[in-house]
Amino acid sequence: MKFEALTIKDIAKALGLSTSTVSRALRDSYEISPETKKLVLEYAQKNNYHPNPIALSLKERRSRSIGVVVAEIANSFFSQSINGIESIAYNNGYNVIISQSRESFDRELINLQYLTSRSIDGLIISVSTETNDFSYLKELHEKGMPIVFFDRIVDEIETHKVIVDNYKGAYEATSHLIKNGYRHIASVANAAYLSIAKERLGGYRAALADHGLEVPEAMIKYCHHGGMILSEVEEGVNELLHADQKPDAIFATSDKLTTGCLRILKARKINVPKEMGLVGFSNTDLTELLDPPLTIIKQPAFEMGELATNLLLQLIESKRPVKDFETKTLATELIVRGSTVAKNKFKSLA
Amino acid sequence: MKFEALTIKDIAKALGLSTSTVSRALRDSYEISPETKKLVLEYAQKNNYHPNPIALSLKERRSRSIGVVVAEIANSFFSQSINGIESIAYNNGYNVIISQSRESFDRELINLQYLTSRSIDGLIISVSTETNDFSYLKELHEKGMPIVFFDRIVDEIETHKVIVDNYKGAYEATSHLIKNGYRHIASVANAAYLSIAKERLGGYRAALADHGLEVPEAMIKYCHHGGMILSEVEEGVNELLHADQKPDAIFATSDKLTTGCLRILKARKINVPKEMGLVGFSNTDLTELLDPPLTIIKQPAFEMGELATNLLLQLIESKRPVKDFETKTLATELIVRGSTVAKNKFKSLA
DNA sequence: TTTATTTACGCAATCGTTCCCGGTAACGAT
DNA sequence: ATCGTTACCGGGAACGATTGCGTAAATAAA
Repeated sequence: MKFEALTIKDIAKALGLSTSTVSRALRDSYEISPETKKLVLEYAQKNNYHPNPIALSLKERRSRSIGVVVAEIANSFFSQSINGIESIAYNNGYNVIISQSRESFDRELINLQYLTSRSIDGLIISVSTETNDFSYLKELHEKGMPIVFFDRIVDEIETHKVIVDNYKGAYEATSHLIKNGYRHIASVANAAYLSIAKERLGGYRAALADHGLEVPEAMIKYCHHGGMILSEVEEGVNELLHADQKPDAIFATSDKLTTGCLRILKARKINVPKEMGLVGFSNTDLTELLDPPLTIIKQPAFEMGELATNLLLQLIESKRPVKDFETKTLATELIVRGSTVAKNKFKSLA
Repeated sequence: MKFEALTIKDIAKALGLSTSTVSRALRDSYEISPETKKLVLEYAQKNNYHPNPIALSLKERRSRSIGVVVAEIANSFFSQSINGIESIAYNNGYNVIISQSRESFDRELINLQYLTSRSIDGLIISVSTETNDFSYLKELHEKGMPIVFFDRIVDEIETHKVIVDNYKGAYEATSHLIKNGYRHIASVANAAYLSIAKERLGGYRAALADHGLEVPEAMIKYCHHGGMILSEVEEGVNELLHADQKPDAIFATSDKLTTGCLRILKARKINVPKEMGLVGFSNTDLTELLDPPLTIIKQPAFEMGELATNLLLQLIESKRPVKDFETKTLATELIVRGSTVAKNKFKSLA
């Protein structure tokens, strides 16, 4: 059971040296003679010595681990982001502790407390769709915890942030719908206070306005659980379908909402794209195999994860408090597929 | 930057007590008077004291963290399993360090070494599709590291294991194909030495044999990267399509392979299910929205993760070396959808 | 030869916590 | 008055590693 590891003390005893000498020999200090070094190094090698990371952490007052909080890992965008995060973290000798908020503020708070109690060196977070109270994060930040936000950021907290150009992505997607003949474009969105919702709806509204279409505020359905609960999406779509002016297309602001809409529409036997166009943010690599293949706005999730981690490590390893924070904005990609191209119905209108 | 936490020493100094007394008061020891306890507890509460987990780990020689190795987290089966793992681990005060092999033996080895160097208390692993050298795992196991295998297990190492009845799942799926009129059933499988491949192909072969069909060994295509590289699947499917006896259905043995086959077949404009039936193991919740909706064999991933973690914690926290190991086998679920039902073509034949 | 300098190593403190030893009162029993 | 208990608390070692400082011996400079 015990799994007794070799310690520096064991080596010292075996070789008749002091622990300090062994430690210094292993770190290749100049004060140790080449012969002693060789002796120690060979012994360590042969007996497979590895420094105890916990003892090191205690001594150096750092755990070499970073905390990550996302909505859920079973979500392509986040799992891809995590891939990026891990690749950088591991290369720098950090390990990653992942936790999921499942779009719940309470769970996010619990996870945050858990992570900090595990003494992480830094935090990468994309807040839950429910989160509009940032006091805990603020407190953490003020206490000196290095934090990097990505995707769903918090404007009020000044630190590094990594996002995509949500406004532009949404603008392009909405414009695309309009160009394809759709005129009554609804939106199924996350909670209104969420950064991505604000930005994406901003692009959506601007595109409509720029094309001379009115912005139908009643046609924006907010899902406070971000699609985690399908019934919420169902309700939203239902209301849209029974509105006075039934929409002919939907713009969904996140992965779960996009596929959620498709699910509901198919259950209602509503033809996409003929009766209803559908475009949304998504990173699922199955979207092209769906029926119909989905037009999506894709985020460079992996790169975002990499970038966020690099920024975080920079923060962690900086000697003096960082004051100069930056917000990195990457580009989205609009991938046009069948769900927004209703040739027969709209070709003449366009 | 520093994030100075309150220590037991600080409390001792502030209250004019010794560290031992404070420690004991916090742990509610009988040797401390109620008044002192109250004093300490209140001070700790008010100043938000939290024991330093790293110091505890060093003292107790346990990190309260467990390592998890899977092929990739951006895979529904694994992300669902991880959800199960985390739910149990967190409830027991353990944190989870996840790493991905990406179906590569080398990466798996590196991750394993990394995890053990981070002094994890135990390991939950589903080996990569490339792994057929278990010496490192064996060594780890012999040194006393608690290990639980799930999904892709290693027969030669005696410890707890959590799997599904792969044989039965494959048998049912294949039988289902036969019942629906398919007669020339090929298989796209993982590497032959992988436990799940062996078991699933076993069920596949048995079903064919039991229905008086010959087992076409040439029609089993092995993908050593488990679908991580699409070209590999493409090659396999290609060979099947150009075989003397072209198959009329494919049984795929894992998530990536199942969707990979669909991807290739669609690219080749082969009609599923009419020209080619398709069934496979998968846990993606998008399968019903695919074109065509996929018939799948689903695993209780979340439960498997929960179970594996409970077994691991049992192993970790057991006082004496455990000798009685068990293999838990859960049931799969066959979900029939459009990809295996070619009414027009086969109804008459069946 | 004496002194200064270098070389090579050990001692002990430190990180935060627990816990094995003690130790000191107070009190009752002898 | 002496002893044994009990209740309560502190000292200090330990967990594994690093590191400032001290110091012996060896060498160089005077």
